[in-house]
Amino acid sequence: MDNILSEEAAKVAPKILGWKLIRYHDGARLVGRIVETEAYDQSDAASHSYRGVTPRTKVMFGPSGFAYVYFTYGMHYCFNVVTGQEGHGSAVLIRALEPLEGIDSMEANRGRTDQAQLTNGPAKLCQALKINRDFNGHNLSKKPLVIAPGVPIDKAAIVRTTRIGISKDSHRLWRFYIKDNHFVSKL
DNA sequence: CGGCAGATACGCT
DNA sequence: GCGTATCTGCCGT
Repeated sequence: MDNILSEEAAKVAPKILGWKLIRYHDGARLVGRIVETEAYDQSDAASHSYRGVTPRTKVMFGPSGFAYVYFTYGMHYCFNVVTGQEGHGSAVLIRALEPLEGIDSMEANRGRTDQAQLTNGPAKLCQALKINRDFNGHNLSKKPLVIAPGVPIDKAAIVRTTRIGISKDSHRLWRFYIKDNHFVSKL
């Protein structure tokens, strides 16, 4: 899997659809299947790494397979998987999960029970899995937060579109999601 | 159900 | 200061 994550973000993003994110918390195991991703690269003005290394962005320039978690809009966390070679600033934003295990805990963490709204957005899934800034720089091959390969998604079942919520370089087709999946954040 | 405003901290100019 | 890789509730249709 390290081979895959060390590729460029735009290649990694579709490949990790179907992979699992596993969170161990309070004796529970919370598992979600990755159903929506976006690529960000230092060559792209929409990326935090575009301006180079800063205290915030330095993990994006580190080795692949680590977590880049940032805080935004004064109240939300977003979770990324660092990709590419060390020294190159890139990552894949995980935008949505399909809840598989520990759904009760996710509901408690989110403070709501409608399953379709549990993890269908980058900040929502962080809330559901209790991912916060403490996970910035965390090695994703270790508990309590692990990313694991799953069943690869057939290319014909992957939709490629523009990214959400950005104003620069918004023409790039760097958002990927599993076609017809019920837990994608937005069509 | 679609559109919009408000919440609210922080990194960077 | 300003803009933000967002979410929610509230409004009108």
